[in-house]
Amino acid sequence: MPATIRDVARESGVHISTVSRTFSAPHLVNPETRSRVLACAEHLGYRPNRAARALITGRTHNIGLIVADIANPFFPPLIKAAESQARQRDYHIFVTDTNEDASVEEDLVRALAKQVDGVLLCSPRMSNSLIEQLSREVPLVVVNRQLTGLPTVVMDVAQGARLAIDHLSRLGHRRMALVSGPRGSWTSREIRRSAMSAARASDADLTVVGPNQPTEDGGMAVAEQIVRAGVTAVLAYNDLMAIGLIEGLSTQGRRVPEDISVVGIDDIALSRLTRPKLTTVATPTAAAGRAAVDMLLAHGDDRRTTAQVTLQTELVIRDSTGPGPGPHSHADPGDVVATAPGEVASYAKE
Amino acid sequence: MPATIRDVARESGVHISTVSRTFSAPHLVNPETRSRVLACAEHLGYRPNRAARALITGRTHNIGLIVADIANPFFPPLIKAAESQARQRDYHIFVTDTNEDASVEEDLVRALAKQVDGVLLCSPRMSNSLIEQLSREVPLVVVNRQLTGLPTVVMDVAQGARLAIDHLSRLGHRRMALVSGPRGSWTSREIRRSAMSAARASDADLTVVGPNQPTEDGGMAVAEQIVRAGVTAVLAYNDLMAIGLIEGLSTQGRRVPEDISVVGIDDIALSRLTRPKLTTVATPTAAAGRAAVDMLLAHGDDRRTTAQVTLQTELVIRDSTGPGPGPHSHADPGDVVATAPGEVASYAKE
DNA sequence: TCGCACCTTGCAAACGTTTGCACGAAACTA
DNA sequence: TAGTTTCGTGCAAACGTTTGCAAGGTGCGA
Repeated sequence: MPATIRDVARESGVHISTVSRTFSAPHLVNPETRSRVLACAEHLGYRPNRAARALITGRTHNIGLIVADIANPFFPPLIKAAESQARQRDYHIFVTDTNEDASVEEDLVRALAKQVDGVLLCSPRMSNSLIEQLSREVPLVVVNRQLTGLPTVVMDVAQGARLAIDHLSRLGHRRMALVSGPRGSWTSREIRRSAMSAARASDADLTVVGPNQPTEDGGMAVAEQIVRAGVTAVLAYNDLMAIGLIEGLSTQGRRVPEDISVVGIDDIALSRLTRPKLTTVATPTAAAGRAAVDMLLAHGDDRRTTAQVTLQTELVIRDSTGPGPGPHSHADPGDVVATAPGEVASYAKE
Repeated sequence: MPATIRDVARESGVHISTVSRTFSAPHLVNPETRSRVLACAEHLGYRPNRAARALITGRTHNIGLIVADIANPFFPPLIKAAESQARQRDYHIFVTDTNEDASVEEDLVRALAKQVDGVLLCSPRMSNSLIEQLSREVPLVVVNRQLTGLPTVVMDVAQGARLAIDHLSRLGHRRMALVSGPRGSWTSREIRRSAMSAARASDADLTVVGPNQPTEDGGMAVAEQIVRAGVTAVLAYNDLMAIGLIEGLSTQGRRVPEDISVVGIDDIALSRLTRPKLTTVATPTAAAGRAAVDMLLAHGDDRRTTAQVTLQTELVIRDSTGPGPGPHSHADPGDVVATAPGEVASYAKE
């Protein structure tokens, strides 16, 4: 029913190839002819069929974006940034959600493979080897996971975790807990590794609780364990869990930050709206989205470029952390936002 | 580079049409041949090219889902429900975001048109006539907007708004405000209309403030106007705005619900986590997502079926509303959750 | 033994584009 | 004026599938 290139050709009295060129290589066609063709196309409501075009050019001008959980407020800024970056380059982003399920991830990549020019895989839960295998079927850029041989974008959460632990330690906390994230999360492993070594360096105890679902409910669910563990400070895998945890602690009769200090990670918009406002490690999610699109589009056809981008994180101190029982050094004013020196990337944060 | 149907045909010594049938009509091919073909396909890592298939069958097995703002927590439950419903029917959902921009909406529908079998248009901001025009290019299901001639799914927000105003009135409030939503939103108009008539019926004043961006910031921004208006109760276009408003009121030195009562709409997960917990009108977003997918897939090829589904809403009373200055009747226990009798739909809520 | 039906497979056209090649005309250059 | 370049256009093959049609083979009943 919709008009095809042939209809336009007939109506304007030229060959279909001329119509084709009018759209995909206008400089090759006589201005006069061009405007006549355009007029007919307009009149017939013709739009080039992208699928047919893709069949022959091999480029769909679509990018797939797979996220673990679209309901996690961590992702929307990343998605939006990727969308606007893609739109500038005349690409479209298709977002899909895996429900934190590794097997769904695999299916989605495969389903997407032929309809997009590449896939942005955010916070994958599947194994490294599967990712590598899939990367042979479709160009992949991996976000939030370090992986050699593939282009990746990661946040320097190790530095972030260190800043958080140091902050707590300087406030006098000696007994801390880490509420870890979901199984299969590279970020969670990274945070754990870094937090443990930072705690050791500060001579503090660090209890690890997890793995957990990275949601409010996941955070709420560990409140009791946290109380039993007798810690005075907690670092959570993400803000959502931190917020859930604070809620859970309050139903256990514990006040934040008076009884227990809580630090989140991500700095989602919400962390400024809950009471108390959340102390958290800000991750540059929008920059990550832009970077991922750029990397996918940049290495275009030569597939040997496997850049690894690491983006800085910083500690944002708000109201959910306070003095611990131990001796503590007062924070300098310049300490309010501590920037991680991590590898500098060429993407501005916001 | 990826294996095509021809590679499989060569390797298994049959014609490509036999390979094709092995996948799309297995019963037509000899079991023995079939298993040989399947083995070769497996071995070569062959996957049918959906784009090429779509070119000839006219069905992509993809559905587009366009939302106004992916960062609005109202949408994720809808998206997830649509995804899971679609997955069950072997369809994929592609989500895209318009940044609340009507012109982006139009571009996206057009871009999606040829790559999907239909588009779910959620909370459109564009004009009715444009929607109708676009519906001639691709099957459309409209969510959150009443529109004759097209399949639609709407929530009974009119009933929700009425319940909210009645609740406030019964608490003794006489001077109320409505914080309205974005320009172009059918839901916002509907709420306004219904809230005004409910207020009139209760003999209460209702000041309308807006239009506004439907975000936390949008809510925060009107706090001052609300205070100046001297009202004691507010109904907000959505929970996000209600939460932002509460925050804004608190910086203006007003307490919720002691000084001002606030009611939201949507019942997003977050509304249970902020302090005070939000009184709100729950909208069945997941059911809407499922219904929209069903309607799109149901009316398949015969395009004359234009069902209109209306889903019930209900008032959930939490902690952000309290007694007003006027006389008030105590709420019955049975009033804690008031169900709107609205038109009954065949989709369970959740 | 013949006729017939059925099952399995191959053939080739089609879907809506893009693009290398060739051809003719017009516009230069010498 | 002849030769060369440039420009604009048409031709036809290609992309990876699906599917109506026909052909060959097999088995059955009469």
